[in-house]
Amino acid sequence: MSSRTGDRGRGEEDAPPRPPRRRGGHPERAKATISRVADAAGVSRATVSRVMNGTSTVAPELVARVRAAAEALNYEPSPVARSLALGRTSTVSLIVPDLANPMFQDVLRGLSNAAAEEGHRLLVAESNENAGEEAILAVEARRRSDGLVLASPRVPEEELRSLSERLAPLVLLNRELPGSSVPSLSVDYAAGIKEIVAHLVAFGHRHLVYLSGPEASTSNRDRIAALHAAAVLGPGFTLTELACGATFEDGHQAARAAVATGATAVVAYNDMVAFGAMSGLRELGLDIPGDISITGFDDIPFARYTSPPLTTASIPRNELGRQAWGRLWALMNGGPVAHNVRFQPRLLVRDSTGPVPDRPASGRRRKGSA
Amino acid sequence: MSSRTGDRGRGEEDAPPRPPRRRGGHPERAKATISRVADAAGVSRATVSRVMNGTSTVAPELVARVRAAAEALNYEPSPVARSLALGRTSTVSLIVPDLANPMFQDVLRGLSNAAAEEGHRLLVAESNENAGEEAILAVEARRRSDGLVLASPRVPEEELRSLSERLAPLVLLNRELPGSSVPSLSVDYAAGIKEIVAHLVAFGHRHLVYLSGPEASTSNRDRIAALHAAAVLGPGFTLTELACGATFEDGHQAARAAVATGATAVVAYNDMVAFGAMSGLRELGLDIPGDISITGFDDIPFARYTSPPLTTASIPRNELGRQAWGRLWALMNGGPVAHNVRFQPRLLVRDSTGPVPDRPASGRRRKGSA
DNA sequence: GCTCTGTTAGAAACTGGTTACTCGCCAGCC
DNA sequence: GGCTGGCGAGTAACCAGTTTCTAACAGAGC
Repeated sequence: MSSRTGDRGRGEEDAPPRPPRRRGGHPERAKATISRVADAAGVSRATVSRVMNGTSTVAPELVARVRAAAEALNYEPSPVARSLALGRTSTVSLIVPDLANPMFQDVLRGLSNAAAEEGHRLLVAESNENAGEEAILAVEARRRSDGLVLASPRVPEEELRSLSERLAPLVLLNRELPGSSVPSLSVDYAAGIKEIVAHLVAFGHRHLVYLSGPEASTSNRDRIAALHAAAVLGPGFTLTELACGATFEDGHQAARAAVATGATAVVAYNDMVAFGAMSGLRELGLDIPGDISITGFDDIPFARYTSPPLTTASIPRNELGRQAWGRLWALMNGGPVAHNVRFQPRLLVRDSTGPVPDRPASGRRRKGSA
Repeated sequence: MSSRTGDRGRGEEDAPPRPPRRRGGHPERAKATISRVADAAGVSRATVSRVMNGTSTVAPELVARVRAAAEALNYEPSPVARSLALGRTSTVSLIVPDLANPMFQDVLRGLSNAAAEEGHRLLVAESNENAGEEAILAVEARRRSDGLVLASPRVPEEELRSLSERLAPLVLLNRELPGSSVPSLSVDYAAGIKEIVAHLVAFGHRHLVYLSGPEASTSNRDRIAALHAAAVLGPGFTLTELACGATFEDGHQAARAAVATGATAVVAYNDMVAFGAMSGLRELGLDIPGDISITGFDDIPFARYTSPPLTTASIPRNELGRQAWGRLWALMNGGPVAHNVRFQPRLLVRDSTGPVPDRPASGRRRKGSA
């Protein structure tokens, strides 16, 4: 009485009954498939599918039989097969340059949470600040999912532009692609830097040193441009730029060189660099902000808990992730996509900045050999 | 001259030539499929597949034709279709209770990096410390991938045990499943706590307050057990347990209550709680470690950069992720799986702990109204 | 009672790949 | 010269679902 659908046995008597090859490996549990359930319930695969998806109307009795069979076999539809048939994976991808950076960790979290609310999963990949790898990863990750978020991509503009079509639906974070229709969420780093500089200038600082971020970071270029713009404004204003990086260690190593510039205030690429520099400055016997002021960027959670708490510009990291999801979701549904947004950083004045010291902070003062 | 394989057109003249329905939505780019490439190169799909995978030998001339066609069409095999056909996704999943916790962020990073080295991607999900959600997520995530890592799962033992078969290949972090064959990597929290207590006792502390972690955390239970074991050893030794949590805020809020216990040292569930508590204690006018000592657990990157730097127990977070991959990889390949490991935390004595103060640290001292 | 219509569920095509079989062809050997 | 062996490539089954098309059947209307 089996209503076995004919797709499988290619003639049950004339063909050699080649033993069913098992795929999985592992124990002998025959994995429940839709065919097995259909057989058990005495219906066709189509009907099982309809019951599982609640689409179309199926006679109550059949529904019951199918549900019972599914239950008994512990059946759960294969997401992979559904993905193929439906042409969507219910997954989106995120690519970040550096998973160790709290900024990206929070973006990840925001995106993951927002996507989860809509029943989507998140695939994560790290490009290790490597533009070449990033491009490859992006294409691959995109094909495994329904959409892609590129956070602070390091890919050159030209390449990004030519890639953008293959990557759609695509959302960019901290990177704009002028003239394209790719939605972009970014932080107005220039505005943040301007506020930071104004704050330092108000404290009397005239010589700033900037601990620069990764070469390929466009947001680093934004910061530098804003600093230079500020530099030409004031009379007797000096700006020194120091190649640094994006990590604790980078900041820590740059401390000595920063002091050597004679600057009275350090503007760090981000909070992590600022922490590293702060630690290095203290090891050199300097008091913060007594001898030298320092600012960060991002307002990562730890910024308010260090001592002194760090003066920094706050950006809505989590919100960047959430809104990235919003844009992606809109794109995926062909709906209207909200226009680009530039989040305005909020200056948080804490205790790592203060008035310029009376005498230049070039030597060690407090600790160490007096 | 097309060697069109017959699987598609069900008779090219007798059937109504139903227009090919387009799926994707988006622009008019006909997505390159293996069939299209096969047609363009004038070979069968099988041959294209063989060329793409480099398996079996194909005549050089055909290889060239196929490569050229693939190039021209910008063809890239569909990972989803390959996953279905091959029965593997080249993806593994990680489920963590809380993405905001640096501990899990580092595990994520270690796992992601290690998996990437073997060409695998990572699917991430967060259970929000919710055991029910965790179980559902685990099953779903597992089905989308080839293996699963459960970090500090909050699922009750009974349920985890019954689920473990469906989740295999499965690796547990910070959770053991006695009697099962599920590999487990954990941290010997008890040993770490023992070291911390010994360190504090050596400084003369006799009254400790423990800021307790999440209810469902088994590693929290391990810590508590170790504390109690230590408590019965010493004479005149007092241990107070305070329900707290796992976050900054939890620690911050617990500061006042911690001081009220009259303890001379605070043992925090983890570094984040310790930071929160430190911040709160300072707001109460207390000097650390002058008035009160405090310890953390995990040695997250910031621990050495706060001031005072935090005395804590270091655990190899990244390594947990990497080794989890190692176990998973072994399981997936049916190879022998290395035995379970309990990482021994390393006590890092920094400046947040010191000798017990002469008089009890119950009031404000340094700052505030003198 | 017969036709028309609407509902239900099965058959089969389809998603885009991989791979076990098989067949044709050419070289080597007896 | 015929048989065999090996190699290369096409055929078709298969992965596990979804969905269009269609056949069967029941009820309504004439």
